[in-house]
Amino acid sequence: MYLELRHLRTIRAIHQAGGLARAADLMNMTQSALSHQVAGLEAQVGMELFVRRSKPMTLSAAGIRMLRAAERILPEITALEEEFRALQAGKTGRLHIAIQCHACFDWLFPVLELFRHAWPEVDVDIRAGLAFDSFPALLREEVDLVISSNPEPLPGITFNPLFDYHPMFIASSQNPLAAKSVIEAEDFRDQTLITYPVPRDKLDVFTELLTPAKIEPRAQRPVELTAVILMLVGNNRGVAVLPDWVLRDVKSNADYVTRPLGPGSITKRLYAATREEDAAKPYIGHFLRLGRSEAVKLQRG
Amino acid sequence: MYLELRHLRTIRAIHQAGGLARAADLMNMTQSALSHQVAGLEAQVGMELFVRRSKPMTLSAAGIRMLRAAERILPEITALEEEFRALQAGKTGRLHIAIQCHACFDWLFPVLELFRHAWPEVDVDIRAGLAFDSFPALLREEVDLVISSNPEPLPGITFNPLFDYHPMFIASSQNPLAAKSVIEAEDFRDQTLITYPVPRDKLDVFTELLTPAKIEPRAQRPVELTAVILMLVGNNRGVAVLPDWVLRDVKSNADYVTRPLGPGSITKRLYAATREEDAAKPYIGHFLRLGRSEAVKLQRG
DNA sequence: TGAAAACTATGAATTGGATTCAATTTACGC
DNA sequence: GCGTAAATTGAATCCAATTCATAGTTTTCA
Repeated sequence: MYLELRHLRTIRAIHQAGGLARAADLMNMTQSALSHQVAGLEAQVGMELFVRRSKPMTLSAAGIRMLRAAERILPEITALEEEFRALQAGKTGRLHIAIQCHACFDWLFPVLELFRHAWPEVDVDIRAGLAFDSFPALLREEVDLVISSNPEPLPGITFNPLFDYHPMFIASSQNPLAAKSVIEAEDFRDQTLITYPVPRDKLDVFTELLTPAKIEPRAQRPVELTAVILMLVGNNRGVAVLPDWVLRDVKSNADYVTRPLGPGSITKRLYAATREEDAAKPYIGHFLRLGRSEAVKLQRG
Repeated sequence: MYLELRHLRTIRAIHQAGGLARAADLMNMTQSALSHQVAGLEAQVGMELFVRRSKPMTLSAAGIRMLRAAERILPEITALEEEFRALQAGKTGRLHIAIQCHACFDWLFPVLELFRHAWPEVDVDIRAGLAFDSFPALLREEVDLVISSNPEPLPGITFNPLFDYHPMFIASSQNPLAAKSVIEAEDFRDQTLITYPVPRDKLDVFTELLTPAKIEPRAQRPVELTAVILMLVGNNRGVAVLPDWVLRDVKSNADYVTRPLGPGSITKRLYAATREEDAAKPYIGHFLRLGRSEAVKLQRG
């Protein structure tokens, strides 16, 4: 038995129209075509679906069962088609975001909160866990946007700048380095460096400072959550380097000192990477605008 | 956009098999066919459903949406097909019963109770409200069985005898007629006759007695429920004629008298009318057997 | 790195199922 | 009964889905 939607549509049409002839009109076919189709369907299911004793033919008991199924299933198909029409019109879609920088949560959440209200039909999600595999995942459409500060020239991917930030050094005010006004690579030699648990080439402190200077901290301790990092730093269990806007809350806290990295000041830029073909989607553009304006608010504190 | 189940099956198969080539195997088609089909479907919905960048091609964001729909809808189709397979095997079906005689409830309920346990997959229902239109309804497959004591020779309909019964006269023991041992047509002249609210040609008291004798009761009062009829009779608000097995409970009640109708004793036969093509269905046969044996129990009291 | 293997795309040819056409049968209303 | 509307039937037709043959990818593995 090989049912097709055509069959269900036919059943429903004949029932609605109250007869084969009317139904044929309704479906823009000859009534002969419908007759053949019904005959074929009845052969498939092995029983009569219609009663022919009376003239506008009506559904049999078995036919009614199939009608019930049709009336349940066909609206689902219609909904699916409607969904795709909306998808084409750009009102709906998916925005699954991968973040390479753990600190970005702080900035991302308020952005998404705004976004969700503006685009309730768009399916939003944050995917941690693919911190480094994220560009291939973007191409495979496992995610639709990657927050990254390490743009790589990749075919099919656009990097949209979001905002600039400064990686800042933070330590306990008890730490000897608190005496210095600018922190340089050398200063890390006898420090425990607390970082997010990601490869070094995704960590600003290494890419911008330690790796070029070929300097190794005394120890490196991977910690998942920003709040925990700050707690450990506050207890002088280590030092860290974080984006300036993450540190806005602790800047005024006497337990901590924040210092620029030197010798020259370091500036990094955060990007939202998207597939080129998604650039046209209206909600993608809106997300980028929201992201930029939210960053301004954050940096004002 | 004109979706067909074929498309949903394809989407699902490609996802399950993890690629076009495997899916083609799975569906017993060439991989070329699937490629064409997917291309056609994508043209229909106006967007890419698969990502081709990586080699075993995978679903795109839009493709995943369609997959979700497929995974919801296809099982419903399978269930429908399964239902029809069972229907063909005769394990399932429909038994909607029309009753011409109101009194039959008493007999029918216990029968249906037994039946339901034996054939849980059969959809059982009692349809009152088409007391006279019931044979056309049977032919139109609005019902599948009609309980009737008035067989008419109709093409396509079989009358299966169930059991014989005697229409019995019942009155209050206060009623003057209680003195008579046999009730004849004449006796109704100055009585209020309580009957079910159906045409006279469906009422035994008329078809068998009053109409042939051209006698009219003083008044006729239609009442829906058997219990109410008995109550009214008990209060001597009228007399009634009911099947003997309905009266088994009140026979031993001193408030009532029951009498045979005369001059000769009247015997009627109850039939279950079915469509000829349904005769082969196993559950129909079983219902008839149950009905007959239940009648025996009823008449024993 | 290069070659084989695996996978998908494409165009032309083919097939088969769905549709139409034309003619016939069947039911219903007057 | 007769005319009309409705459904069936079989042959012819058409179109869309499939196959065949081939080419163009990407991946894998030596």
